[in-house]
Order: sequence, then structure tokens, then C-alpha cells
Amino acid sequence: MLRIAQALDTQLREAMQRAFPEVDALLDPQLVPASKPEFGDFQANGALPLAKPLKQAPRQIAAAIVMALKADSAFTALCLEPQIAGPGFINLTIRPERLAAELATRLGDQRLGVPAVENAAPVVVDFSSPNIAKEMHVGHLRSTIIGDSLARVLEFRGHPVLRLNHVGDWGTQFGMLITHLKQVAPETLSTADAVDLGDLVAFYREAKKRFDDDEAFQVKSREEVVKLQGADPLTLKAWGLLCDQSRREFQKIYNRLDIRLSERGESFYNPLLPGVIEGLKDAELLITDDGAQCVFLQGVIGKDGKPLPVIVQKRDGGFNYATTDLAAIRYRFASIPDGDAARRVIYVTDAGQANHFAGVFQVAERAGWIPEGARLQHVPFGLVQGEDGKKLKTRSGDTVRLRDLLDESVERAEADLRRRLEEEGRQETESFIQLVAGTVGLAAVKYADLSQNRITNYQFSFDRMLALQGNTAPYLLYAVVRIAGIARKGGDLDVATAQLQFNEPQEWSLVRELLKFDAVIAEVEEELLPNRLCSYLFELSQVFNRFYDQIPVLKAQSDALSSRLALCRLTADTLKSGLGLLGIATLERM
RNA sequence: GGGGCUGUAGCUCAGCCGGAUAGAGCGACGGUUUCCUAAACCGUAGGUCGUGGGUUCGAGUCCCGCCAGCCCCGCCA
Repeated sequence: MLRIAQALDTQLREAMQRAFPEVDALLDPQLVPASKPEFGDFQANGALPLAKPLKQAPRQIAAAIVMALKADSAFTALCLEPQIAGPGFINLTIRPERLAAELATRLGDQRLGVPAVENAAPVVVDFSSPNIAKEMHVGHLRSTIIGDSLARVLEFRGHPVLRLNHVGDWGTQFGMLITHLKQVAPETLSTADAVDLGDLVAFYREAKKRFDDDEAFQVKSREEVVKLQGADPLTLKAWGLLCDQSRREFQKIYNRLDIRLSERGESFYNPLLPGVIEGLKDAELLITDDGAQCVFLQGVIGKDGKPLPVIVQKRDGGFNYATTDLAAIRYRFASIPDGDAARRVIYVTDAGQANHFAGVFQVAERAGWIPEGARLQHVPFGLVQGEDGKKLKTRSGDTVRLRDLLDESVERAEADLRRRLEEEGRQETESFIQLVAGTVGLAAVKYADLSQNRITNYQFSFDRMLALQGNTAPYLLYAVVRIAGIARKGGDLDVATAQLQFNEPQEWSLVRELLKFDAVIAEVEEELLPNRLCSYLFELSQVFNRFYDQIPVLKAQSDALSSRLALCRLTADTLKSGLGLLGIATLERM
């Protein structure tokens, strides 16, 4: 209903200007969705703040606005008689025939009423970002799932989205990894192509242990770091092997989660790092402190009462992550041959990095690297906690591997499905069981994460996320299945619906809910909060289930049948599309 | 010490630009099935929105103080 809301906003604004031209600058309709269904579709709260400047009672002001509105034939064609309520709210109800017409336009619309952006400029979404030679673990879950969903929403709106995997593929830890590789598997460096290093985590642990215990090994490792930065061919080869091996492991997880990412690791920005220092020098921001090159932050005071620095070049001449992040910002905003030409750059990382990003963003801003009107945003999220409220760990106290976490969800979904089939005496093929368990298991993990406001810490619970009732993936998937069931039992959802007519309150509730989809997408695009989409889809499912329970579809009279099938069709399309934007696949039967 | 985030029903959480009597799910209690999958639906109970001030016609929402929890704070990312 975005278009309708915009039209109403304009009509209200003009009516207010006609009624009160003397306070033109203060006029704002404050048009918002009605807080309760009995108040209609929208409410305009704009009369209340005018009471003081106009020295009139707010209800009297509202009455004058309504009078002016009713002189507008476009308004009276759109809305029923406005109601003045409470202290001076103007309640607005859209004419049923206009709602039905709006619904009709969505039936054949792939975009479900969501407008495509004009002047689309690239948006960078930086998410997931695991470290080479380490396994993906629960710490990568939220960034990966939230980042993917935000990318999908932005893509749906028509933005060219660059999904960047800023993997940790550079840095001092490679010294020890390469040294270890050269010693335990020297043959891999002379043979071509990829190599299977087996368990990378074990490999990393061995290397780390040797580094901690063996001084000679440390010396070698430091030499390898220097060689790596000096592009020594053999060292580069070893580095490449380690990256390939990791990449293959990451890709298994991404395939499973149906997530597309372009890898562009830290190493990509390596050649650009000296330029960052030069640029900061040119901007006269660089200060040498205790041998390190720093930019001192404005408005951020450290322990000693002095401004906190962002260190961009270490005392030993090396660069660090702040330098890389600055190089990335510069590159992403730079125009095409030398950059991505982005107008919006989004970082999906845990809230613990908020200070870091605030500092880096400030430096980029002061260096003049953020173009006019461009947006640079940190999208923070809270920790994944166990049901005890502490950081999620395995029973033995280890970090939970992402692979294991997904496996367990799918296993639990399968066990639950098998128990249910047994109870209900249903016979299903093994491939059906695998498909349903796989879909439900992964959907549950994703939905549970996305349905929370991402800012807060998130309490992980298989039992809650896999529950068949409540605000869960299975509940939503079931609503889709119910509609598919109607289609299987003879309901033609592709029916041409020249004229829609609705008589039951449950039908109208569903119509109104369906028409909210465009506004919800616009909100997620702006606020970058996928939980708003989840809430909407849950509410839509609830309204649909009420409709399904109380209003017969297939057994309806013929004149009502096609309109009800149209509601089913659009509900299914909206749920599938919305779940798709969360990265969740749907099922026909479950 | 400084900074950030959080604090809403027994539990897990929503709460949009400040707007009408603060919502949902789970759990608890009670009801509904000759009918498209009851994995559903209907109902009841449950609140000092951490706390004290302030701004406002109006505050869960904005500002200040305090309390509690978590996180971050110079050469790791």
C-alpha cells in the first residue's frame, strides 16, 4: 500500500495547507498505519502538534483538516468518511473496492507490488568473512545468514549488490602455517594443483603448538611472513594451497545454505595499503606516536585522557586491519576502473567491532573518502548464546562447528518427521524425508536467527526453533503447504480473477495483510532489520490460518471461490517470496 | 577509568518518525475436528516497560543521573 499511502500523504498535506496556510512550515500529516484494525487503515496524527501554535482545540483542527480533505475528489474516491477520534486523530479507511483493485494488480505481478529502485547504484554487503585455515564455526552463523538476507532484499529492490567475502587470507599467522606446510608436506609444493590437507583445524593447531613451543620454528615463521610480503614464489604457492583448501571447505557450507558470495580477501587490498598511508598524510591526519603511524580520533578519549588513536602502520612498518579496512572503504567507493563505485557499503559483523568501525569510519570521513550522499554502515549483531545465557559451546567446552550445528538441526527435524509419520500412519519415500528434513532443519536455523532483532544477543535453542507452532520456520512453511494442498485438491490457483469480491472479515484481514508487503520490504531495505520481515510473514501466516480455518475455499459458492483462490495464490506467492528473501526454501508437502 | 549495547508478562522476544487501553509466541488453564494436513483455530489468566528525575498536549520510545548484565578500549581481526 505504499502508493496509496503516498497519495494520502500528499492529499493530507495539501488539505492542511488549505486549512491552515498561516502555519505552513509546521504542517506534517504524520500519516502512519492505524494502530488497531478498528481505527481503519491509516491514522493521521498531524492535528495534535498544531494545537499550541494555532491556539485551537486539536479536535477542532482535525475537523478543519477533514473538511478540507473532503473537498478533494481524489481523496473521497480513495477513502471512506474520515473519523476524528481520541484527542484529535484522523482515522482513515480505504474504500474496499480500492483495496480489491490494489490486490488485483499484485496477482500478476512478479514483484508483488514492490517498486524497483531508480538510478540503482552498487551496494556492497560485506559479510561472513571466515579466516583461512580455520573452520567456520557458530561465530560466523549470524553474519552469514543476516548478510545474505540483507543482500537478497537489496537485490530484490533492484540494487546491483556486491556480496563480498572479506576472508582473513593475509597476516602473520600465515608464517607459521606456511612453515608447517613446507615441513610436513613439502611434496605438495612441487606438484601442481590442489591438495588435500585433511583436517585444516588440526593442521592449524599443530602449527600453532609448534610456534608456541619451538623457537627455531618461530624464526622460520617470521621469515616466511617476510617472504610472503616479498612475493616469494614458493611461499606464495604454499599460501595459495592453504587458501584453496579452506575455500573448498567454506564452499560446502555456502552451498548447503544456498549462499552466494564473491571472495575478496584481505590480500586483495595489500597493494593499496601504502596508498592509504600516503592519502592520510596528504589529508594531514597522520601523526607518529611511539613509532607507529596513527590518526587520533575526535571525540573518543582513552584511559589517559588523550584522544584514542587508530593505528595504520605499526612501529615495525607493518600494516594492520585498520589499514586494510580503510583501503577497502576507499576502493569500494572509488569509481569503476579503480573501484566498485558503491553508494552504500554495509558491514555485517558482531557488535564487538562497533568501536573499531566507528574509528575507521571517522578516519575515512575526515580523509574525504566517503563521497557526498554515500552511506557507510556497520550492521552489528549480538552474540549467539546457549540456553544457559552464556556463549554457545559444545558440551566439552569447544567452539561449535557450523557444520555440526547444521547437521544437528537437520537430524532433529528428521527424527521429528519420522515420529510424526509413524504416529499418523503415513508412508513417505526416503527422498521425501530427506528433502523435508533438510529444508526444515536449515530453515529453522536461519529463521530463528533472522527473527530476532539482530542488535541483541540471541539465545540458541533447537527445541524452540524447530517447534511446529509459534513464530518459527515450520509454522510458516506449513502455511505454504496448506495452500499447496488446496491446489492439489483441485483449486486452480492460476485462475483468471477478473473481478474480486470479498464479504467476510477474514477475507478482508487477509487482503489488508497482503497489501503491507511493499512497505515491509522498503523498511527492511532502509533499517537493515530482517526481523521486521519475519514478523510480517508470521502475522501473514496467522491471518491466513485464521482464514483457512474459518472460511471454506474449495467448498465455497462459485462466485466466492475464485476470489478466495486468488487470496490463497497471493498468500503463497508472498510467503514464498518473503521466505526467499530470508534465504529459506519452501515445500509443497511436509 | 572511558566507551558501546542491553534491561518490557513465569520463559524467549516484538514494539516503526514520540501518539489512543503496551503486543506476540512458548509455557499454564479451558474449548473446537462428518469439512482443503488439528503442524491449526477460539478463549482465559499473566505488566511498577531496571530505577529516579527532566522535556512534551502526549514518553516503553527523546535527554540527564543511578543500578545490573554483556562487550570493546595502541600496534590481533
